[in-house]
Amino acid sequence: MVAVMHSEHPSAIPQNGRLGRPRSVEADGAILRATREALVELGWSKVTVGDVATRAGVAKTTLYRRWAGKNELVVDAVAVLFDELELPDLGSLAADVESVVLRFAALLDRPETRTALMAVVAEATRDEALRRRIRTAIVDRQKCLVLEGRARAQARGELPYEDDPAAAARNADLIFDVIAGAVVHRTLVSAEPVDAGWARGFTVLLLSGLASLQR
Amino acid sequence: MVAVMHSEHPSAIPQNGRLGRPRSVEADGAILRATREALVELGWSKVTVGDVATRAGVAKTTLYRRWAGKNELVVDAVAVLFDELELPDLGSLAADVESVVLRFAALLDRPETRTALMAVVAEATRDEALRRRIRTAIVDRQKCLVLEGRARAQARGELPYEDDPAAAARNADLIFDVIAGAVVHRTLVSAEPVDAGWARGFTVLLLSGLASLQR
Amino acid sequence: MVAVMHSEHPSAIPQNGRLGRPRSVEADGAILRATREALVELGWSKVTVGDVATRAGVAKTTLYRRWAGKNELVVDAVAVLFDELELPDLGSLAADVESVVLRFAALLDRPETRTALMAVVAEATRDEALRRRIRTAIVDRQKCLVLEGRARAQARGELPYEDDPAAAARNADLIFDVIAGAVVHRTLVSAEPVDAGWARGFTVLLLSGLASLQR
Amino acid sequence: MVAVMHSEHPSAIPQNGRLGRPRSVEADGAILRATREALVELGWSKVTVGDVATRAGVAKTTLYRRWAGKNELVVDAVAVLFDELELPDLGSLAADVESVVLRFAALLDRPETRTALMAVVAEATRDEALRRRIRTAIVDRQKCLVLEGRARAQARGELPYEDDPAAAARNADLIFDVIAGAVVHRTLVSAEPVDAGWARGFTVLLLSGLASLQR
DNA sequence: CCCTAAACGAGACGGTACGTCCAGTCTTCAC
DNA sequence: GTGAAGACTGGACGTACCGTCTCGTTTAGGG
Repeated sequence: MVAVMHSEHPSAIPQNGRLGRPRSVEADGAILRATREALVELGWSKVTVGDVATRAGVAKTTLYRRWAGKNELVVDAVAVLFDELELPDLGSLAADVESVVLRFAALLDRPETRTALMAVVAEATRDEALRRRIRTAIVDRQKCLVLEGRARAQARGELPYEDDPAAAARNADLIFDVIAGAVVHRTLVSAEPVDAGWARGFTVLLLSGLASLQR
Repeated sequence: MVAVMHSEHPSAIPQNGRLGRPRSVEADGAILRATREALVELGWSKVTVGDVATRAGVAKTTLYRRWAGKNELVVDAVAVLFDELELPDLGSLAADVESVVLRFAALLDRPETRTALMAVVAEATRDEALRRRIRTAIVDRQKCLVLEGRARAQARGELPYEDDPAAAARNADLIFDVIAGAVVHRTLVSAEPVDAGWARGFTVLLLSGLASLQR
Repeated sequence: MVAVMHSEHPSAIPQNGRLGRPRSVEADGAILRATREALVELGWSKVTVGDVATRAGVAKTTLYRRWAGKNELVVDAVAVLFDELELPDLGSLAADVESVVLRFAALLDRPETRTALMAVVAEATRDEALRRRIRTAIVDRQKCLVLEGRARAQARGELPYEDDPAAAARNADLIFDVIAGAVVHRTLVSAEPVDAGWARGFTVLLLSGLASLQR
Repeated sequence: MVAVMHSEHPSAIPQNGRLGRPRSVEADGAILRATREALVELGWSKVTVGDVATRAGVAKTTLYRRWAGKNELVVDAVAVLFDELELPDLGSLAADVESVVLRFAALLDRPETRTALMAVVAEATRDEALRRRIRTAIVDRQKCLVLEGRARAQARGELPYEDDPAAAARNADLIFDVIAGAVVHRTLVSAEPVDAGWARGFTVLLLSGLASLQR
C-alpha cells in the first residue's frame, strides 16, 4: 500500500487572508485524538461535541470552525485508522487476501471503529455530503487495496489481465463489496470473531468464485 | 420460507397477574406503524420518541411502558418488514440465490430500513441486550433462509449433504455473512444499486466458490 | 368549646339508591390518616394522591370517589386537628386569650398543619369552592372560640354587652383576624416561636386595645 | 420609606471570572415580569416554568441558570412589588398606621401577590433557604416600615423612647406580626375587604393596646 | 340462594410539566 | 482574527403525577 499518510488536519482550508492569529496546528490533532478517546469510552451515541472539545483542551467554537458537526468529526477521526491498512506482498493472492481480511477485521474490532462506522454510515443514508466524505476518507482507501491486490496477482500470473475496462471495474467493485461486506457483517452484525479459520474459508470461497468470474 | 408472521407486539410481557386494566392491543401496532412512518419521513436520527407517540395517538408514557427507548422500538418496528422475506422455489439454486439477493436488496432500499438498520447495529455494539434483540428479531429470520435454500438445493441434488454438522453450520454462517454482507455493503456503504446484473455476477461468484468449499 | 367532634367522613354523600356494595367505612379514616402522615413526612408539595392511596391501602379510584383532589383531601385531613382547639374557662379573659393563643400556636407548630394550611389557603384564592370548604371546616371552628370567649367574658362582667349586633359581629371578626393573623404570621412567616412571653405581650396589647374599642 | 429599589436581578452572582459571554441583563427583568403576568392570569399552581420562559422570550435553560425553581422565581418576582410600600408622613401615628394598613391590603389584593404569597410561605416551611430568601426579599422590607413609623412617632412625641433595646425590638416584632398578620388573615383567609372602616377599627385597637404596652 | 348493582384493587390510559442535557450559535475579553 | 469561556435558543429526553378509564373481584341487600 502506498500509505498516503494523509495529514491529520485537512479539516478546512480557511486561510482567507493571512490576517489575524493563525490557527493552532496542534488543535486538529488533539481534537481527533480526543474524539477517538471519547468513542472508545462512551460509544458513538454518548459522545458529545462539548465533551470532545473539553478533552482536547479546546473551545467548542474552535471545533465548530473546523468541522460541521459530530458526523464529520467522527468520520475524520476514524479515517486515520484506515491508513494503517496495508497490503504486504505475501507471495500469493490467497495469502494477500487472508492477510487483508484479518487486518480489516482487526481494525473493525477496535472499539472506536466498531461503534462509529455503522453510525456514520447510517447517518449518511440521509446526507449526501457525509456520504461523499465517507467515501473519500474511508471507502476509497480500502478499495485501492483491491485494485492493488489484483494488479499484483496479475503480475504474478495468478489472474488474467482483463480486456474490458468496464468489466474490470465492475468486478473490482463486486469483490470489494463481498470482502468488506462479509467482514463487516461477520464482525458487527453476527458479532462473531474473524479468526484465521474463517479467513481461510472465506478466501477459498472468494478465489474459487473469482476464477469462475474471469472465464 | 415458513413466514412465521410473529405477533406484532412482543414488546413486553408484564402481565404479572390478570389484575388491572389490560394493555391496549391496538397501541403496539399503532406505535410500530408510526415508528416506520416517522423513519421514512425523518430518518433515524431525527425520529423522536415523542413524535412517534403523537403519530400513534398514544401518550409517551404508554410507549415507554412497552419499549425501553428508541433503539428497541426501531428494531421491533423494522423487524416486521423482514417477515416479508421469502424464498420461493424457482427450480435452481442460482435462481433462488439471485431472487433472495434482489428481495433483500429491495428491502434495504426501503427508506425505513435504510436509515434504521445500520443505526441500531451501531448502537448494539455497546448494548448486549439490544444485540440479542436484533439477532432474534432480524438476523435469525434471515439466516433460516440460507438453511432453507441449502436444504432445497440438496434435495434437488445441486449440493451434497454434508457429513460434519459443525462444518455444515460453519459454512451456513459463512454464506450468510457473505450474502447479507455483500448486499448491505453494496446498498448502504457503496450506495450503488443491486440490479439484476450485479445479482447475477454475485451469484456466479458465490456458487462457484461454494462448490469448491464442498470439495 | 362545644367539641362538635364532626364525623371523620363527611367526604361525600353518594347513596343514590341503597343498592350495591356500601362504601367502606374504614377507608375514609385510613385515607385522612394517611394524608396527615404523608404531610408530616413529605410536606404539602411532595404529597401525591397516589402515595396517600397506597399508604391508606386503598386504590386511587376509591380516594377520588370521595374527594375531588389533593386540596379538598388535605383540608379535610387537617380540619380534624382543629377540633382539638378548646377554650377551657380559666377564670379571666386574659387567661383565656393567652391559653387559646398558645393552643393555636401549638397546633400550627405541628408539621402537618404547618405545611398544609398556607398551601390550601393559597389554592383557595383561585377556587371559591375550596374557600368555602376551608371556611366551614377550619375557620368557622376557630371563630366560634372568639364568640364563646366573649360571651364568657361578658358573663363575668369583664366585657360589656353590646347593643348593636352589627358592631358586635364586626368586632368579633376584627378580633378573630387579629388573633389568628398574629399567631399565624408569627409562626409561619416570621418563623419565631410563640412562647408564654409573646402570648402575654400579645394579650396585653389585644385586651387594652379591645377595651378602647368598646368605648 | 427609603425606597431601596433593589436591583431587579440579584438572581445569582456567578461571575466566576470575567470570562465568557455575560448574562443578558434584560433577561432577568423580562423573566420576572413574565412571572408576574403568568401569576395574574393563571394563579400560582397553574404557572409553569416553561410557560414563564416562553412569555419572557427566553429558553428554559436560561431561566434555570438563574433560579433554582418556581419558588425562588416567584419570591423574587413578587418581592419587587413590596418596594412600592412606603410610609408617607401623614402627621400622626394613627394616620400613618391606617395608611400602611390600606396600602398593604391593596398590595395583597393584587392578583399576583394574592395567589403567590401564601404558596411560597407554605413551601418555605420545608425549605430553610427559601425561608431566608422570603425574609430578606419581602419580610424585612416590611418590618423596616414598622421601625420607621415608630421612630417618627417618637420624634413627634406620640410614643416614648424605650430604654431597653431588647424590649424595643420585641415590641417591634410583636407589632409587625399583629399588623401584617391581621391584614393578611383578613384578606386571604377571611377573604373580606380591608376598607377604611376596618382599617380605622384596627388602628384604634392597635394604638390603644400599644399604649398599654409602653407603660 | 342467587341476582343485581355498586364499590373495590390494580394498573394502563392520555396528558402536562418537570428538570436535564446537548446541539449549534453568539458575545465577550485576551492574545 | 483566533482562541477560551461560557451564555444563548431550541428541542428532545425520560420521569413523575394527574385524574380517568377499564378490567376482574368482592360484598352487600332484595327477590
